[in-house]
Amino acid sequence: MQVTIYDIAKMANVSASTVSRVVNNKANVSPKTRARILKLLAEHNYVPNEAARGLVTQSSHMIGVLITDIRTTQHTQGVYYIERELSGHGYSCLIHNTGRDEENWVHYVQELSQRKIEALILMGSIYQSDTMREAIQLYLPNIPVVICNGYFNAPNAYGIVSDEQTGVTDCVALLHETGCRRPVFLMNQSTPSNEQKKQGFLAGLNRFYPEAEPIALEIGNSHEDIAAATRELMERYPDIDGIVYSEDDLAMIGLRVLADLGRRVPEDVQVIGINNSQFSRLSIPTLTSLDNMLYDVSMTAVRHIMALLSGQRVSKKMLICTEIVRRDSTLPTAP
Amino acid sequence: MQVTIYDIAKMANVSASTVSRVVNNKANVSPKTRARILKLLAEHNYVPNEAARGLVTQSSHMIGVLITDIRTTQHTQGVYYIERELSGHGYSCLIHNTGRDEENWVHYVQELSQRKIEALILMGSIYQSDTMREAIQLYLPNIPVVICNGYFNAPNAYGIVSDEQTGVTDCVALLHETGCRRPVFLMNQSTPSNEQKKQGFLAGLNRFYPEAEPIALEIGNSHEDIAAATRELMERYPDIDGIVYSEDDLAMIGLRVLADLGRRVPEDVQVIGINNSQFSRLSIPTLTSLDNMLYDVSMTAVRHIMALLSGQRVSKKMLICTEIVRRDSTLPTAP
DNA sequence: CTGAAAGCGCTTACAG
DNA sequence: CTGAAAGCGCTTACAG
Repeated sequence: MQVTIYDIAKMANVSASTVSRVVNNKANVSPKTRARILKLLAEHNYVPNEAARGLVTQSSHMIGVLITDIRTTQHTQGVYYIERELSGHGYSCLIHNTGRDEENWVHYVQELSQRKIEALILMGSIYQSDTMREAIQLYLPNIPVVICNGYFNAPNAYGIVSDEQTGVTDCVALLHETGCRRPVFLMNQSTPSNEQKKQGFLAGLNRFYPEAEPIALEIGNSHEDIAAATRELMERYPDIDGIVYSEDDLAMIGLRVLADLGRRVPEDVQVIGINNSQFSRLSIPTLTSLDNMLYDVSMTAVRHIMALLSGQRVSKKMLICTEIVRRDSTLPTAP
Repeated sequence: MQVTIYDIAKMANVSASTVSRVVNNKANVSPKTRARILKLLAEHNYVPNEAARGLVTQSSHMIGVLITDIRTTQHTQGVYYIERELSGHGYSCLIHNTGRDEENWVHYVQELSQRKIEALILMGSIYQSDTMREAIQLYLPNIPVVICNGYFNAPNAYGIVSDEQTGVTDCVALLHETGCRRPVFLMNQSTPSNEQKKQGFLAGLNRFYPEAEPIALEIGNSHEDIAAATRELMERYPDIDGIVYSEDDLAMIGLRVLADLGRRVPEDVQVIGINNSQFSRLSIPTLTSLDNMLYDVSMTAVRHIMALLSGQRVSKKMLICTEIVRRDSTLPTAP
């Protein structure tokens, strides 16, 4: 069906070895035969079979990417940059949405192992789990595994982590500076990343609001859950005047609810999100957000992989600093 | 390095053929030897090499997905559903962000051809182009190619198209019903899909506003371009009281600009977006949007592929009806 | 029920 | 500069 190296060899009256040499642009082929073969190759639209090639060279030029849900705003971007970058280096990405259910993860790791991927990228702190670590040790013990925003201890694992904990403490400091009396923290699901943010919030409270009753809640993932939780919270504690949400997406929903409740942002309630997503510029009012540098995390992941694949060493764990981007959902600092 | 079928065969004192039979769960193996081999397989964490397997079975179980930019809100979702569904059927996705520049597309098609993908999904009307059609005919003439929201005529090409043209005409009808005097249409880039929307808008104008000066503009892709275009338009034609944006994302920016200009939505200006994205529920006010059924388009694409791969026939081109979801950015219909 | 053999499409020493 | 041969890890008739 497909034209092979042997077909071309026959037409050119040479051996397959010679054709292989010109396909791979190697030396030791006379200019005339090279030209003749090149012409044939082009005429017949020859395309080498990567599977066959990989079988002998023991390389697939494929890299696995695991993500719970590519629709998650902060991860879509990461996947985009990773794919573009890797593609530029001649690699293809095998991307799987694994869901949050750990049971299913092993299946995907095994599947990627069958395909002989050369490296694995895990997108999200959620993969910082024993299930995943064990699956890796079982099925992919010999290739580099890079975790974006997470880390676990395995000989072939590397972590690049955004320092969200310190970042959220900084958010509390900002609220304090701008006159907020009673800040709270609302997060969707419990992931290692969200727990870090929560710790950062509690540390901030401890430092700037030593006598405050700490309120840090897990409020679910659906639009309805988040809206309801915000509404109930504001009704129960009407004096709340600062909310840090674990993600911009939640904060967007929060802004809507506050508008519906007639609470002005930032005059009555200040709001801070996390991710510095594109939507933080679009909300009304625009959203102050903690930039957790996910772009840098992704890019570093790619750089690590390229380095490891070429035999270099890279640090096992790396921490990237965050930065608050101030917009209209928080008050200016008192002079 | 990796344990092969031959290693297992040696340990079990059988031939590779027999091991292959139990790996593939085929008949003609005595229960005792099967059990013995199964045990060995498990103990050694045997994982078959898909490349080797594919080489002989002439199948890769991989499907290519081409998209200009996975971050585009309406496409992220499509990719998500496609990957999940295909994965459930035992296929892996090779996803590439090709960018909008046609020159680079051929490269990706060739790359996918090397990997011997069994089908190709093109996400977005932009691929409805001669460049792509020719690349397909050259490098992938024998596998099913399904275009989401586009179509071109090739023996192996199938299109699933959202009837956005009629949908936008319906949007104009809605504006007419709700008392809008002067509607305009703003789109970002010129893609076949956007041109269809524009045609739908012009048809609507022609029908409901026969004497209106038709204003349908291409206003660029960046946040700044879109904001500036909306601002200038409102200053130049202050009597505009209805805007249809080619995507919800643009409409979100539009809402911000209108708020900044002190124009009330929907009282002063009605706004309609397209895609019915998650953000249409989050904006202030919530956004009336044309649901172009991209979920159905994606799902149909997968179903088509599965059908074609199992030898069934499917229609070459399919049209899916759209639906307006009314929210707070348009006025209620006068009784 | 089992194994020897050929072959999928390629690359890579090795010999000439 | 060129080709014959072996081998990558698997499956699949075929013979027994």
